[in-house]
Amino acid sequence: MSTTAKVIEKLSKKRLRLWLQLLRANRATENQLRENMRLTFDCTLPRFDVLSALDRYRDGLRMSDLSAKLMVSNGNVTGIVDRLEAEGLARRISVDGDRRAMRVKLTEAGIARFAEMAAEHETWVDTLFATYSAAELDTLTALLSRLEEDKT
Amino acid sequence: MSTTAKVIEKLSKKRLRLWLQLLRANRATENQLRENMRLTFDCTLPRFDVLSALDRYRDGLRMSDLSAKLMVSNGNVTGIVDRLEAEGLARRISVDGDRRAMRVKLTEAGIARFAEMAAEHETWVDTLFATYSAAELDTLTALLSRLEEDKT
DNA sequence: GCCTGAAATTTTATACTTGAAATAAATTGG
DNA sequence: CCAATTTATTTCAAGTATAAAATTTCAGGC
Repeated sequence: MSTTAKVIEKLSKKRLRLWLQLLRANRATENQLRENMRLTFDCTLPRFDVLSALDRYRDGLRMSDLSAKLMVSNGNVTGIVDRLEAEGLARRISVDGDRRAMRVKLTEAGIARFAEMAAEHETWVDTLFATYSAAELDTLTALLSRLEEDKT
Repeated sequence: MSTTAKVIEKLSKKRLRLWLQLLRANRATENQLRENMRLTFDCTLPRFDVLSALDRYRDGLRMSDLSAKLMVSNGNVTGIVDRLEAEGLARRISVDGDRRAMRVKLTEAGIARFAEMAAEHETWVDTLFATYSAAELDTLTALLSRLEEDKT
């Protein structure tokens, strides 16, 4: 085998190794956060994610904006918002000028509930990511941000 | 606010930012791979993950080893292995000496099928992670591996 | 041998997730 | 204007995921 081929093969292996490591890191973190969220607030991660997005956009978000931001399917968001509405944490408001669309907003209860959860959540993340220095955090964040581009 | 408090606050923000970025990177990658896997092989990611683990351990794996390696629940693996068995790609073999346990192995068809998928999968990963140099791949892998430790 | 507790797996209930189909409303080109 | 297309959302079926309960088996002490 040529030297060039060997280098390409090695790169390929490194890429695969990184992908598996990324998967493991994500799973380990999610598993911890899920358990904390369940035990402390009787809440799931998907619900927390939706609340988090809605908290950031207090004017509300269209269903499709929500699913785009969370990178999940439309049908998925429908179900989660249904449950959040049933819990009184969010509500759908019709958009005037477009009767197809729905704007989802946090209720007052939703805002308050999210505030409690976010505070605790931050301490959990602090613990889970305590291993990294400020410089390492920046490095990782910058490197990972390169993966978001559309490869279609 | 004191200088120390500000630094802590900043670190906390950086950690949160990293976690969100990690989540996005993982989701973007999984979404791409899922679509490729579905269109090319009519296969899901969880099935591919199980096949991958079984291919690595040709002697077979206990159900609980499988769920530990994949970092998912036992019940989850039961369902996926059920479907892989139905497709003729894997089979359960009773472990002699312990009638509670089951060893899951790839069938010949499973080995062959996985080989095809793995080859394509590698090219997809090559594309998705093409943005990184060898050094960056190593850096990222090393940094991410620190997240796996148990924080209980 | 029998009992107690631990271990391996499955089952169950509930929730999440996707892709595709369905619905309904807006937009556009002729 | 109006048929055709596109857009926003929901519905649906199938699959994935968890936590907790249930089964079955094992292992140790008595």
